[in-house]
Amino acid sequence: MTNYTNLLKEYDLKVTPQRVAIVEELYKNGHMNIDDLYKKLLSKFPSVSLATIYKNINAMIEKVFLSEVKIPNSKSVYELVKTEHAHLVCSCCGHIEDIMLDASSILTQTSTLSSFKIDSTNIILGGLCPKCSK
Amino acid sequence: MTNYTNLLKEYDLKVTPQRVAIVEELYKNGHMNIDDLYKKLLSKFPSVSLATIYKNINAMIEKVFLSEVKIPNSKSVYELVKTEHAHLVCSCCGHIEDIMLDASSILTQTSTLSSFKIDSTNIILGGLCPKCSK
DNA sequence: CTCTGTGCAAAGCGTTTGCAAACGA
DNA sequence: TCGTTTGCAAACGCTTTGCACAGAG
Repeated sequence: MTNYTNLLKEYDLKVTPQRVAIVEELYKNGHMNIDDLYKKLLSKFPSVSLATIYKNINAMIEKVFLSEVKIPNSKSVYELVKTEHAHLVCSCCGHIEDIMLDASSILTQTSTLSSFKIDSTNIILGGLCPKCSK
Repeated sequence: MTNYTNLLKEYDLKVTPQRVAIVEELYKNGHMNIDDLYKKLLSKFPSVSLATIYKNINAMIEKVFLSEVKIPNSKSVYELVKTEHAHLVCSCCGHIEDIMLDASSILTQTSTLSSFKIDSTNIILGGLCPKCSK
């Protein structure tokens, strides 16, 4: 069982019920946009404000605890920082899945074709998830 | 020499001086954000309005003549639609370059690891461009 | 001539900020 | 207790809309 409180402390973030709830939701759901998060938090804290969500998301991004994923033709989602991975995005239902891909082929090609020194990869693959492709 | 007028006609877009200028700038610069475009157009049409830029960008996206590229930690840029390619983004100066990569390795891995039916790839590699890495 | 595009100003919407009160350490 | 966070409301910035006039076909 994951201890959200200690997770926050490790990243120098004061522990508040709202923050714990944000981390818990992101941990359970993997990726969420601002509205999804707000709706989830509202059910636990009827008086939570959108400003609190924004302030916390930004604080967590600052601490490199959270990261924003910009999805083509859709809203950004947020996720807990973990080892580098790609995203699969369903163009039908919006479902997002993580996938661990070996990007070495991409990086090798890039180093032969260009003089850029690459240090981060951002790969988003779009298509239909198993449910929607039926 | 590229004929911007005919290019617009092919995509069922009425030819106006402002539209020609937008296409010309994007053709010459490859990728531009809204502000860059606005500044460039202002020098040709001192009374051009930001609303016109937005309306035209949206009309061109609708016709699948232009596409938006969402860059991590930065503003979106727009580019003329062409064959699929990846982007190299300099984290220092913001310079963006196109690169033709063979994504087959990525797609093969995805098909063995997941049941998603992928139909679009979005690859953005971050790092330092040749100038900034000196 | 008709319909679409332009420029302006206003409206809209998501995000950020300032502040007093509440809360965490 | 002291400094940080919360919730509210106002402010902000980017994008869209409505409208009258100009321009394209």
